[in-house]
Amino acid sequence: MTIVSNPRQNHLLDALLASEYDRLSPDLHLVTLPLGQVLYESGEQLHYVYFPTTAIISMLYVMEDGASAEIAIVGNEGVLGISIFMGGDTTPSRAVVQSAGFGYRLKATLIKSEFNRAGPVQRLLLRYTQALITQMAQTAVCNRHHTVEQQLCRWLLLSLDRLASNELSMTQELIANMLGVRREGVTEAAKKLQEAGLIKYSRGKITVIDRPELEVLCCECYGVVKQEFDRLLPSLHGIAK
Amino acid sequence: MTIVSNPRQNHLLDALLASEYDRLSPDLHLVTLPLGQVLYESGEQLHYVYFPTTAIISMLYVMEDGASAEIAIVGNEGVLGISIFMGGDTTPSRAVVQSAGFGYRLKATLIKSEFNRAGPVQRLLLRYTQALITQMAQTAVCNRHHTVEQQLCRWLLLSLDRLASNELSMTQELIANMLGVRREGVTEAAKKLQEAGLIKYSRGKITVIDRPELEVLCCECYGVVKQEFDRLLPSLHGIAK
DNA sequence: TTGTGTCTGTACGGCGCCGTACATTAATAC
DNA sequence: GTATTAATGTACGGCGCCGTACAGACACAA
Repeated sequence: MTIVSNPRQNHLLDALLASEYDRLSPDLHLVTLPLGQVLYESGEQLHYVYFPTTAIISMLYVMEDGASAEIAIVGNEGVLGISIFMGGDTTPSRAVVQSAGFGYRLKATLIKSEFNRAGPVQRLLLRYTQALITQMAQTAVCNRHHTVEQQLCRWLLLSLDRLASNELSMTQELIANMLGVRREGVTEAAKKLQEAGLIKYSRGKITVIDRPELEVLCCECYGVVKQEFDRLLPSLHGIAK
Repeated sequence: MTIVSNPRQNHLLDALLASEYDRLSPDLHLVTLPLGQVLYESGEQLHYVYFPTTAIISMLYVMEDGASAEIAIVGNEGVLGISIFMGGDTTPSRAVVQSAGFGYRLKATLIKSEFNRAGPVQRLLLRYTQALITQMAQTAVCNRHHTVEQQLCRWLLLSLDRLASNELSMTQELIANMLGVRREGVTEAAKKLQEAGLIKYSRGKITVIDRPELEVLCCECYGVVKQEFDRLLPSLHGIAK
């Protein structure tokens, strides 16, 4: 079998100059990320950053009573574990693999020393962090004002942007956990979308058929986040190599 | 009249070493921040960072239909305008003075070059940024799961922590805008708290009487944020000078 | 004192989501 | 093919907040 994964599939790594990439690449280790794997537990010391290539990671906060809510998602556009270079070494949230796939991990000490060179890598990571902040802020807004249906659209679009295909492996139960709502609420919203011909789903597989229409039905939150990622990280579109 | 404000009243500035403080202080300019003043408009280029001393600033997102939601608040524990050193230069949110008072502002170019020295100031600002991220994340969680009453408690406590007194000048209408709920919802919640003897209010003045009990009634979100600020910025308690 | 505007209190129908319970259908194992 | 489990569908009462409307109450100015 040939190599199915390559660090450059991650947009941040792909945006690095050759000199920096070559410095880091020997220490980037491929990891398989199965659905449901917990990469960080709340409050735990972080030992690695993860650069997803085909996997998607969900950052979520789990409350004392077990209820949860997603804070942000990280896919091939970014990196998981910003607290390491931000200086906190840990966060009160959990990180779980939301969509199985691959990623590359790098030891905390190594990303820290790279960050501390205060060069292009630092600038890139900080810009990404700001984009992530926008995503979190917009999640707060969306949770306050929008319906489950709108939030489902946002969630599907955000996930889709981080995948190669238009199909996601995801039960409604898991989506409900991410959004912090009842599973039945997701069922109803998904049914509506299916009846409208925007998606098709069955037992843990969701296929997006009409993406443009999904964007129409979605609240503005998706667009705000997307625009901000595009603005802050234009390299995601191959401008810088 | 004597000087009523001093940059060291801001905890971040206070945590600086003398050498760094002396470098910055000539460029720190005192500004009065009246209630309601808009410091940043959504999407606008930022020209200054603000270090509040007695004022409190609210970061909020205003939607297309005019509805709003608070993302985070910044008081004497922090700094407004992180996008400047994070590299984005702007954010999709608005910054409004939520509680009148004073602050010091510093030109964007100056904070940037200070940040780019990649020394203790950078580390401090990044740790603060991580604390701010926690606040935003927890706002998302709180919006999803908690009642208006609980959120009001959280909001009061967060504001109180950033003020010298136990009295805030704030109409219920404004609080409602921050929380992104109806004014009537705030009225009802506030009435309950008053009847329970935790607060007293009248026409834009709110006095907190029983703070411990307020913490009991509050959801866990306040505690999580508070703990994270204390953990990341212990200098706020005078450990580092 | 009287007016005027601001702030707070109260009420009512409606909607969205919750909690709960259980039925149905598809995949998997034996 | 049959049993078992996982995933999805449906139903129903209840609660919290919304949108709207309007009534008091207080502050300040004329």
